[in-house]
Amino acid sequence: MDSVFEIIAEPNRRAILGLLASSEQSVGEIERQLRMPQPTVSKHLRVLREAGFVESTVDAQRRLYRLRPERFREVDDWLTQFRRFWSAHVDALERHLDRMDRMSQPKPAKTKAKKTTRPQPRTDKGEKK
Amino acid sequence: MDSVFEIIAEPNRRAILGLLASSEQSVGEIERQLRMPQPTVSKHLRVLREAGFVESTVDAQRRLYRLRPERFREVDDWLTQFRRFWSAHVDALERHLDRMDRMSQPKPAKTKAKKTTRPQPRTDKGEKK
DNA sequence: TTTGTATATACTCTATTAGGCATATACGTA
DNA sequence: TACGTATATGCCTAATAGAGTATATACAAA
Repeated sequence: MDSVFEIIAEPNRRAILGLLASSEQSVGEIERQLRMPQPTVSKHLRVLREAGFVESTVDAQRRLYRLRPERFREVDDWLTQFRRFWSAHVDALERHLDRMDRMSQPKPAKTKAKKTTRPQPRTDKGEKK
Repeated sequence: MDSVFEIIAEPNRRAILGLLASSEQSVGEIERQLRMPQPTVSKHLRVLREAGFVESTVDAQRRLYRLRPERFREVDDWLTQFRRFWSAHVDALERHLDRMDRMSQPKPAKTKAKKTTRPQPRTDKGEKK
């Protein structure tokens, strides 16, 4: 179980990540909020930690877990090749944009994209349902 | 195996989706390009089809498969809650933007985002590594 | 030191899944 | 009709992951 995708395929792990998205949490806090047996939480946290999704620091007997951003990017990068298919590109873009804007520093000049070879639009040659 | 994430967790399925991202393909074409036994391809296509990632139309004995965008969005939507953690927001945004721009119709006026309640930044209270 | 709390880990069991192979089905063509 | 091609499906097996339970470890407080 190594790929980013396998890691986030597990629902409990996504739940944990979701929790950590709001703020860092100890194992016990996760355990209680998600009503999950402690060993289950610890095991999933181990997977997440080894996969680079979270990191932990020690606080007495407790371990405080928080998110690390990098791996999420990989998912986003993978999605990139499919964004062209979303019907309401612009809407999606705007949502994305606005969301980011909430935290943006004054934006540097917009670097214009180097035109990528565009895969030809489907020919639909044989289409006869 | 129902969730979007479980579907894309399988490497061969991601490979198939990747292929279809460039253009629609028949089962045989996928089989050859990915050097994958035909039953394997068909089975994965079935999973992808039933999950709504692809759709097919009949062309004589062949089946032509192509992407459907909707499910990919779900992944993107899930990612949303984590975007705030990406360090170089703006860069990511710009890349996203430029990529989309390649196909955008003249853009409608930018709708400004309704400010969402922002989860308080991590307090780092117990931090003592 | 003993006890309690917080977390990690080892072990076992079970369910799920992907692959391989054989075969069925559908369509076209001779 | 018989045959070839394209695709789907059924059956079996092996591998793996997650849950449950028990236990180990680390720290703190009495």
